[in-house]
Amino acid sequence: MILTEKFFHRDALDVAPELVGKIIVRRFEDGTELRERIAEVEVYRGEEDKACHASKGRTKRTEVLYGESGLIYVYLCYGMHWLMNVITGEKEQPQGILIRCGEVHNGPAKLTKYLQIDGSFNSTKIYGNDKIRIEDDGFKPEIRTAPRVGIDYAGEYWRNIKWRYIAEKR
DNA sequence: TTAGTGATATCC
DNA sequence: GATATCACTAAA
Repeated sequence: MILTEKFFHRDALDVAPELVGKIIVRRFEDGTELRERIAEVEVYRGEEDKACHASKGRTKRTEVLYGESGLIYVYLCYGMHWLMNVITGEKEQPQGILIRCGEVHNGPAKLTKYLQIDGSFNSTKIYGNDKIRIEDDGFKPEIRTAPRVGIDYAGEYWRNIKWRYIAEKR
């Protein structure tokens, strides 16, 4: 089953634990497909979240975060790494879920590199196109939570909040 | 632990 | 126009 707007049109904190275990499918023009199961995600939610890019308000860069659910937010980090988020929740409400790693490729930039996702995907939809989609094959991993990574600048509260969702290994 | 890398935001 | 910052990775 392919996930559409309905799946993402809920609060990021409700979507995130369900997104873990789903499969990203990347389709190329020659018909080949790459598949990778999502093993870890992080929630960035609201202007009050100091770690969220939208915490500094609405700008050209963060505009997509305020957009409709099911959009992809891709941005370049440290000049060489593309990071991929999926937008969730209501329009005008900045929230997104960072795809942090897959079962095979650990690390958000490794995943986008493998799936060949770059800035051209920014502000496009994760459903209803022939390049990228997310599938549900019914697999439901056990989830544990942990603080988010790489946001030491966000202050003690936001640094420690457990908005990282990880598929438990067995 | 540190270098590499460039878009973005924020300050002149 | 200039500068500081950054949701990372690979190499050492």
